Amino acid sequence: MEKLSQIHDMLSDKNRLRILKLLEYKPMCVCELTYVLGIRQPSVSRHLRKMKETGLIDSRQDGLWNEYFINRKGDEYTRILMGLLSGWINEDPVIIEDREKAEQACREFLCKKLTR
Amino acid sequence: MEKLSQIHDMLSDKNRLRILKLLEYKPMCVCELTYVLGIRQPSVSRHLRKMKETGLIDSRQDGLWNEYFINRKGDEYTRILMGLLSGWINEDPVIIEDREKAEQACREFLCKKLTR
DNA sequence: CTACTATATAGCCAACATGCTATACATTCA
DNA sequence: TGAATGTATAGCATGTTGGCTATATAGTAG
Repeated sequence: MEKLSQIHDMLSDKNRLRILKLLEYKPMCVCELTYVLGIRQPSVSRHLRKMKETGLIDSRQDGLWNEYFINRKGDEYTRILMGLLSGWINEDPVIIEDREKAEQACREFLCKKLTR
Repeated sequence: MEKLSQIHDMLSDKNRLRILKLLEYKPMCVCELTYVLGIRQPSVSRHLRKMKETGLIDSRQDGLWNEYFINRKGDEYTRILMGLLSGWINEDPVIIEDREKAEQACREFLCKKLTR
């Protein structure tokens, strides 16, 4: 029950939902996510840490960048709920706009400029 | 996104999960739920109100009693997530114990005695 | 090494959630 | 009608959350 409750908690925050819908689309680094979400970088980092701890996402270091991506090897709850999520809220205006912004987001230009 | 986030929020609280797993089993009134959960009646009532507002459950008046039950006519998110839930955490010790307690819970005897 | 920069962490604060008690409301029955 | 009783609501206290700023950490490049 604890685990299931934790996963639902992760999925109950709108910014975390936005992050997951973005990562569904492509792996992204912190500065790109920060740019798209429009909140401060430490807030993004904290969301990411929580979701990683809960097993929803994972990360891989790429030089200075830290790239986050959906964890496809999570437990059953996670895999099923994330699977459902991928078919949901794709028409939400916020999600659509986020993805458009993510298209433009090029980390080489973003960083140094927009995240601080 | 708002709605989905709300539903996940409802599913992220352990006492609400317990209530849902109990109602899955059979409709129950507030005093029975209060007895099984072991928290105070007003706390139970508030959980129930929230879940009803979100569309997860519904209620029907039965004399003095107010009987709550799973709402089978919710939106797509709700129906699917509740459907999944019914196959999950059935082996959880807390859920098993709750259901055993619910078996014994007879509202005619419970009320007057245990809820206040 | 030093400067730079992407990310993580620490710590603050305001909002919210959830337990509680006290009390109001609503229904039933003598 | 008035007492009893099941449930709802109001209001309080405490803990958690999620934003923020400031700062530490870690990797890269000159």
